[in-house]
Amino acid sequence: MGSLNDVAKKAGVSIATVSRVINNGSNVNEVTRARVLNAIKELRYQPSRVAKRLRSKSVSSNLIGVLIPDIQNPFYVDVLRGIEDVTYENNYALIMCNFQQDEKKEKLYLDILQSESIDGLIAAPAHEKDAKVISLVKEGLPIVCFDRGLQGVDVDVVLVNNREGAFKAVDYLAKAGYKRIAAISGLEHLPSSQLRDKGYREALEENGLSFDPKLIRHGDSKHESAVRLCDELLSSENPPDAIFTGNNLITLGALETIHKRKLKIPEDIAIVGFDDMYWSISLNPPLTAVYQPAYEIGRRCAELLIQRIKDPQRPSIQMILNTQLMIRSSC
Amino acid sequence: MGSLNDVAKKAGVSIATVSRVINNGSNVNEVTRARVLNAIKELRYQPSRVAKRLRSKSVSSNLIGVLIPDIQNPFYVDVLRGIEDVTYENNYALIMCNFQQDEKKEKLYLDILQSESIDGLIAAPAHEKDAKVISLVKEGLPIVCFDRGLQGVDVDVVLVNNREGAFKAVDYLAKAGYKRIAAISGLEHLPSSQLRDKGYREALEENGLSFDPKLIRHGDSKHESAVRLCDELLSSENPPDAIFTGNNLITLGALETIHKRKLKIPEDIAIVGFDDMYWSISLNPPLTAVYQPAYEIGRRCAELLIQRIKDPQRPSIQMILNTQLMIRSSC
DNA sequence: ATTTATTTTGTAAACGTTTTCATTTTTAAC
DNA sequence: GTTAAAAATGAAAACGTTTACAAAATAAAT
Repeated sequence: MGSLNDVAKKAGVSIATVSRVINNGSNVNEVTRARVLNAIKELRYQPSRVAKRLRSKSVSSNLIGVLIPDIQNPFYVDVLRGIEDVTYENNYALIMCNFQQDEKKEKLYLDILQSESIDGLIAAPAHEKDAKVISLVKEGLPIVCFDRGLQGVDVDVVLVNNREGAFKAVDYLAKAGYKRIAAISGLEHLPSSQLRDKGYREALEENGLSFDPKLIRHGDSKHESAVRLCDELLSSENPPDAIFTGNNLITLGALETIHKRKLKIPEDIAIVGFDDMYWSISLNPPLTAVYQPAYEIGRRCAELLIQRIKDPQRPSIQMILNTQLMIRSSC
Repeated sequence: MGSLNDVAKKAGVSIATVSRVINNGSNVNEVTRARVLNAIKELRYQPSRVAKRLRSKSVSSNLIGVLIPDIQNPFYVDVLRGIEDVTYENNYALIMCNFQQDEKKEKLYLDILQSESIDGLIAAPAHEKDAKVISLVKEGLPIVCFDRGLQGVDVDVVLVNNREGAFKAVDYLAKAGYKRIAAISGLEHLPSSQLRDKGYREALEENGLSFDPKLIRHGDSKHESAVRLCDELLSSENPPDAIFTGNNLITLGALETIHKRKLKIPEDIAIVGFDDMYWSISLNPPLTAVYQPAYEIGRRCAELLIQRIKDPQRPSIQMILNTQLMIRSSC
């Protein structure tokens, strides 16, 4: 890989001139510019982003980090797609870290990101008191959080109306006549889980159904635990007639259990899930689900972050997007 | 962020000594080491990976790139997970680029990766003659390809037995008595598509079924085109009684069309897909599919790459993993 | 107590940029 | 043909590391 120096030699000018040609282009003679441009082309020169970033932080080094809890969850993938489209348009490179809901891994990745001198970070932190992310905010790194906020610090956040989304789902179940509505929820410490739980309880109340603590179970937000929890629910002495599942992986886990038991949906057991997928229609049966505008969330995050990188002082924003209940035939 | 210099000052030693403490640790007095370690802790010092990488390429800078054609395809996500687990174990950071089957985007990302001085690259190139990837190989960047090879260069490749996988699927359909077996295939120029097509044709032949060019359609390997192509197939004057779909997104697209038309699977139309998903059992009906060991592919790629980074001279390897037909009830 | 070997430490260059400042060249003004 | 102003260029420092080499301090050997 050639360097500025090589180009400079080839063009018979100093590296400063080459740098000027590449960057602003101000104050450089047309004929030398042509010579330099030519040398660049001949050597197929590409500036080193590493050197650039070392020399002057956040001046066109254009690197932003993304921290994601679970890359196998299509929701986060869609968010990522949204982020990516915006960063691509704006000429940022992306370094993506997936911590698999593992806090140790998260810490490591954050250290790496910091050490890579990223210009900014889009993150769904492990939880609201995530010390490392909070300290990064305090150190002045531009950050946008999504899916989960951060306690006690001033930071941009993009969220979905979790409570309302869950409410709509469970309310729909209740109005459809289901009496014993269970919930398989995600990691209990996550704000999103808590809010979805809240929506669940409010919908029960609203419809005059009593809350039975035995009917709500908390797992790790992933497929396997949902398989097990659904099994427990269905095995209990007084099983539910409907289940509200806290995210898409949980939904798939619950479906797996239901199908293994050869139960009919919705006759034997109804189900509504948080998180819609474009192939929900191809599930057995077509799934009724709460749609979160994941791609949109990603776009918004990226936009907010780029704004903040450009203007670190601008007041922080909390953005709440709405969900939508996609009614199909699983209840 | 503190630098070596800050630590050195605080500990009252030179930066060289600090560097020694951090890295090899050889030849440094116990008491100074303690002093330095202390200063590091107090200042919460973190070495800059950027500076490190600039100074000495591929010496513990530990950054590898991953180039993926479609992050929304669960297959690639699973591969990514495999890669990630190995790189995490080996202390590499990952920079992931998703080019969405867009060659322009791919080129840009490859330039960025090169410019970020990555130590190595794991890629599923846009096609076999991918000029940019080939030139990177020639420049000596350690590379491992998966899903698709590279024409005319010596490079490590991890593949799946595509021909055989497709053969097994279509053979199963034929043996089950289906006579007009269609195929919805992916991008025609991709080696994986070509090999799957080949398996499809061989299985027809093997079972004495004639090949009808009208029954094989090529799309862009994604969901939307499959919706359309499946529709075309089903609308044709002499429609198929079974469909073999070339990857998981195509399968989901085809299922969408079939369900929209309220056709019964497998009575009205049977279907077997390439790519299994853990929730295939929850589809309507439970899907018969060709399983590719995606996670394993990822792990292998990462292992091969790390080996190559350590030993650039070692002869290149082509690794072919086997597929497995998961029989459920869609045919 | 001197010499020699060994361990420990420091100095300075290098990686590839950007950018300030000084210098040279060109242009304009008289 | 001077001089002043403007434009173009270059030299060098800086970013934060690693590392070759030199130097100093310590230990060992005589």
